[in-house]
Amino acid sequence: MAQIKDLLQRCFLFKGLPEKALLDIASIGSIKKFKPRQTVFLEGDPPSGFHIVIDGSIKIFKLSPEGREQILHVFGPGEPFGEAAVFAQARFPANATAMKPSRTFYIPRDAFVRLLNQDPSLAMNLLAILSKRLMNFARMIGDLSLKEVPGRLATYLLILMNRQDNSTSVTLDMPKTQLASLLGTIPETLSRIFAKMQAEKIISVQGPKIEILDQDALKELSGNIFQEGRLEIK
Amino acid sequence: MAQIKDLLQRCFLFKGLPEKALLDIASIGSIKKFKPRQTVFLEGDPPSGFHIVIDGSIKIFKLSPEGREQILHVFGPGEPFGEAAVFAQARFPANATAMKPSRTFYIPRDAFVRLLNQDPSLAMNLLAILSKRLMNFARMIGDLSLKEVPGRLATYLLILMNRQDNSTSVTLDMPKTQLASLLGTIPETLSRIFAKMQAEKIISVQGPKIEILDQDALKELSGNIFQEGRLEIK
DNA sequence: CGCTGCGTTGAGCTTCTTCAACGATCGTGG
DNA sequence: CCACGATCGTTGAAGAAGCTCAACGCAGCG
Repeated sequence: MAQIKDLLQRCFLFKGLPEKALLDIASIGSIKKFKPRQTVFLEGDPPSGFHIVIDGSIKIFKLSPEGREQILHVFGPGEPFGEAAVFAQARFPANATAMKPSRTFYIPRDAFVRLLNQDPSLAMNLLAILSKRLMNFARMIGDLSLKEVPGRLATYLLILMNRQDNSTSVTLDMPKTQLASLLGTIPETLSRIFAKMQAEKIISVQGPKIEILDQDALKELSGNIFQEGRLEIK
Repeated sequence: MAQIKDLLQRCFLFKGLPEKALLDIASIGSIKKFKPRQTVFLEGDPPSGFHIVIDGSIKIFKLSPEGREQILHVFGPGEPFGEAAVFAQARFPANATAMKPSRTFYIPRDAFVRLLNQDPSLAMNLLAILSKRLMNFARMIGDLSLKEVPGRLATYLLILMNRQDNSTSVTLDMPKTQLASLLGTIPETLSRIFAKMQAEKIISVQGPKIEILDQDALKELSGNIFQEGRLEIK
């Protein structure tokens, strides 16, 4: 119980909450375990609560009737998911499955709503989280519609670089097949583009390790969003 | 001032707020007028506040370096926009311009945050709004990535039909050029698809008026999301 | 009247997907 | 321990979807 409290304490969602509230939450929720590829919920399911990732990673994705997959988001430790459906009082708009062995902390709907009314800072944290997510989706829609795959990959690599300490050597945080799905394309296309970028000496690929050789070329492809110091993704 | 209060009262955002709070807000904000095509804010601008549409309509959109446009959202009377950037403490992720002669009620950032802390129901309303918007974006990402243009158009027509009293005769709420931009394509392509659907006797087009002749065909194209039971995937 | 924005159509081309095949890796059950 | 299946990644060839470019009709409006 105390461990759970510590866990919750490290989540942005609960920042600024009093000890008592955290213990409350810890006692209300429960831990769930998922094997890789195990589904957490399906599109259309009615949400009875939401999850916070403890460890592992959970992908949120849509499927086309033909079975193609578009990843909307990949959540890691400390991040909540499924909350939006709770507040919108709607069904889950997408599927969620574990990408690795994962554990989540599950919080039932009603209990959480009760807490929300008691603790204003919880609502404020939630507003910030949803807003950031909304802005991330806005970027994604723009990318999907306005950029070609090389541009989306370039953007992704730059974001990754940013997350990984700005090193010119980055490591993909998921299999290339999944990355394809996140970028709105298929593994074959992604593979060809990796090959092309390598041929053009923009990057160098060794398995999941990517050396960034020509950062400017990436920025160019990505549409200069990193050019003017208005980087603020995630 | 009293008129403004009445206006605010009709917004979902302020549902459940006491009179006093509404008058407060009314006194804090100001009315802004926009001519068609006039810009409200640009991508990258720092948000000093947000707007609520009084009348007219405002489109939120992204531009590619080559100048192609992707509409993210069109907001009508009573709807707030630009709030997400306020809470995410980030710059506007997209542009906003008026599509018709429009007026908005502008609320400065700080004043609103103050109100937010006072009135819990305001935060809850906001959570509901952001959540719905998030789910809408999720749908949009899926559509853009997983459906071809005819499928997206079909989905749009079904949504429109739903909004317009389920009549089989619907009226487009924006020029076809703008619709193309909302559906993630260009006017030429949209025009061809309208023509094709008409040839196939699925719809009949007279200017902005669309007769829906074969609803089932639309549902089929749209991926069955409107079919009673929900989509089944294995 | 001429301008401007909207809508449509045609021709050619680019990008991406589909389909197929194949090599590599890895975990597991026989 | 090895063989097998599953997943992952790559490559080639062909085809489809949609974009670009260009031209033109049409309506509204100063």
